[in-house]
Amino acid sequence: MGRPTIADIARQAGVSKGAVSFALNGRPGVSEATRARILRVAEDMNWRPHSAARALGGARADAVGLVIARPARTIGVEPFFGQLLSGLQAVLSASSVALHLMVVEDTAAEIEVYRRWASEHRVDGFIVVDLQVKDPRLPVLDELALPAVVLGGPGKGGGRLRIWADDRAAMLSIVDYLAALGHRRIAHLAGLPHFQHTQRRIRALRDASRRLGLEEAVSVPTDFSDAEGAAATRTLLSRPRRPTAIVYDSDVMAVAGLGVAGEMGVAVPGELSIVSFDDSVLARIVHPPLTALSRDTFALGEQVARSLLEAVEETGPGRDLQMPTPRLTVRESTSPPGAAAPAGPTGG
Amino acid sequence: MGRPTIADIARQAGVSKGAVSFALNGRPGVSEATRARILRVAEDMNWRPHSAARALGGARADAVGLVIARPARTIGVEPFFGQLLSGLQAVLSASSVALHLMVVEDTAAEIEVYRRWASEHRVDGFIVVDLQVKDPRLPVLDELALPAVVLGGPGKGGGRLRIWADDRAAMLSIVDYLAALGHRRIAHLAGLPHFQHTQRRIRALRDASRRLGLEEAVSVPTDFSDAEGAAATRTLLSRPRRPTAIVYDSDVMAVAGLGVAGEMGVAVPGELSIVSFDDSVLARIVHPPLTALSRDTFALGEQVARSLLEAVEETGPGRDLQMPTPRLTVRESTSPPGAAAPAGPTGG
DNA sequence: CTGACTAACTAAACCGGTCTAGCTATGGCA
DNA sequence: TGCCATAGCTAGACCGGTTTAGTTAGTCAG
Repeated sequence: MGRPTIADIARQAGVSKGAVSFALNGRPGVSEATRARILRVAEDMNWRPHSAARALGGARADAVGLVIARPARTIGVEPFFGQLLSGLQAVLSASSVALHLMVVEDTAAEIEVYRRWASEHRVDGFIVVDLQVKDPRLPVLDELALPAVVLGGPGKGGGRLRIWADDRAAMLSIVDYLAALGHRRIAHLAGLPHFQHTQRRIRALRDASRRLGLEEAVSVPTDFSDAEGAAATRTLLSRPRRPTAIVYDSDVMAVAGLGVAGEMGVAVPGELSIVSFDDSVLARIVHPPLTALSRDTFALGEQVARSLLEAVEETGPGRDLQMPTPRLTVRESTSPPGAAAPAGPTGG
Repeated sequence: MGRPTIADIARQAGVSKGAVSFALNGRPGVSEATRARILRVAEDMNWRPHSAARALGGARADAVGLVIARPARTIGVEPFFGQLLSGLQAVLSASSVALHLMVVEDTAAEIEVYRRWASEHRVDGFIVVDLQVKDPRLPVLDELALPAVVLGGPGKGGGRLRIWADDRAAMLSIVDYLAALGHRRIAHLAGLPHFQHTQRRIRALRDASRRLGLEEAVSVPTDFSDAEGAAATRTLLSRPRRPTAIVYDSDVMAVAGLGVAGEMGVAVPGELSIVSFDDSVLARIVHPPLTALSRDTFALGEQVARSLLEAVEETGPGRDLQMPTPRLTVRESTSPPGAAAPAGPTGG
């Protein structure tokens, strides 16, 4: 005989299928004595629910979906996704909710997967990343009427939850710090320009620059890859009046930039200060270790998972949520411009 | 009305449910004309199969499972898992097979998840990583009688497929290369000692050392973390007769080691050559870029997914498979011992 | 012209649960 | 004593597909 079903248990315990279902799900309809007997039999027969049968009856799928529209190799490269996955897992595993993961080529394919998984009843909700400026995924999610947690800036509403960190405040804190050190020419290697957070960071830099009266503050868009990070750094450092500090939107780019500086004989932090918008082992283990914005991506993942589970179960407030503003962790890749050693201030 | 069902289509097309099922699944039992009509109606109504209903009938779950028993933060740190995931996805997405991912604390929990997912019909097969020396998961997988692809050395059999790269040959190629450069004292920062590949690498180093008559070849077990990588490197470099070359089992540790060398004023590669057993962006973007074993983990993931799908569909040979032996990519972190510059050989 | 055979299709069982309507026995209360 | 409420349980419909057994009509050979 294959796997035992509730019919088997019912026969064994001398009750009906319905009674078994009541007993196993802890709902009224059976006496405590009968319930105990049924549970014992189920235990003895090593019974497990058949998830498909449950789902067919309209119950939860006990799974949530995460679809990432980036080149497949990206998640292997970006520590961000790994960290996020880890955080998600920490919470989801505890609730025995599985994660359906899929990496697709573009946003159109992503939307198609949302449609399919929703109509196939495969998942109870979605996690949406890489929020775009006019995001075509949001109307689809509204239409599908499944809970979704969107990672990205505060939005005008819709049925979805949003969780975000204050990119603007974060960028301002970086610029304030660099300006306080004496930097007047700051460059910014930004991410993909159609992402909302990219735009917010660019705007924040421009505003801060104006307020502080900086000599120069330029944002260069990239695709987040180490290759573009290196190339853009090389271009910036080749200019006659090169920036004295560069802010990188990802740590992969920052480390690539550090490598380029080394190659070109530009001392870090003596002649060039480097700040990464993303902190991970990467930023810690290179030499010199990078000053970086410590966003706790793991905690972010945990929070996203928690919020999504609450939305699925319709418990909890279901309110948008702002993560704590990331704090700048100062390491050895920043110093006053023109300083010979990390600690000794020279110019103003 | 909610999502359309095949009953709706049947009514609309004026046929029975069965006919619709035949038509939609491309099996005989309906004329071409009727099939075309049914397909049109299904298209018009935007019908999608309900995965739970399908699974209930005993069909595929169209999902495979990957359970990783490591601290949740690990997958965010190890580029290996990200790469593997990417490769898996590339193939799985193409076949519209989802990946059920779960990160658990230990092997016992991992086994429990296998049992649950199998009995709940959640997945059609498993991907097993981190093969251990006497692996308690293998008998369980045999018992569950689901296809599984095991990532790790050639084994004595069982019903599962195995895919592995030749760690031994890889380690030998590294040692041969270092010995040819003139190194006589080589250290090896190994991974977790109960993993099969760790043991194979340690043995290979010992054998090669004996064959080549090296002065010293020591393997130090670690937990793969950057912290232990750094600590062990510091210990090794503090010894009176320190190694002239260190082989690291992961690139995270290698980069951490590189940082320690920098701190301690040990020139790389002048006074210390560094080789990483794992190649990723990480190895490329640090300075100097690391000589590393280029295992194409992405391709490995693709192959694993392909093999698993074949096993699930019972097509294909179902034979164990050896991946191409990884090749050493020589970059700038290795040179003859005592050389001042990367290129100039000095001693012998 | 008839019987055998097959293509095309229908009706209904089935997968393993959930859930509702209904039945029975019991106890409480007037 | 009679009536009703209720706890405890059963029977069976139901979810949305797949699959099998059975029916009908048409083709072909003899």
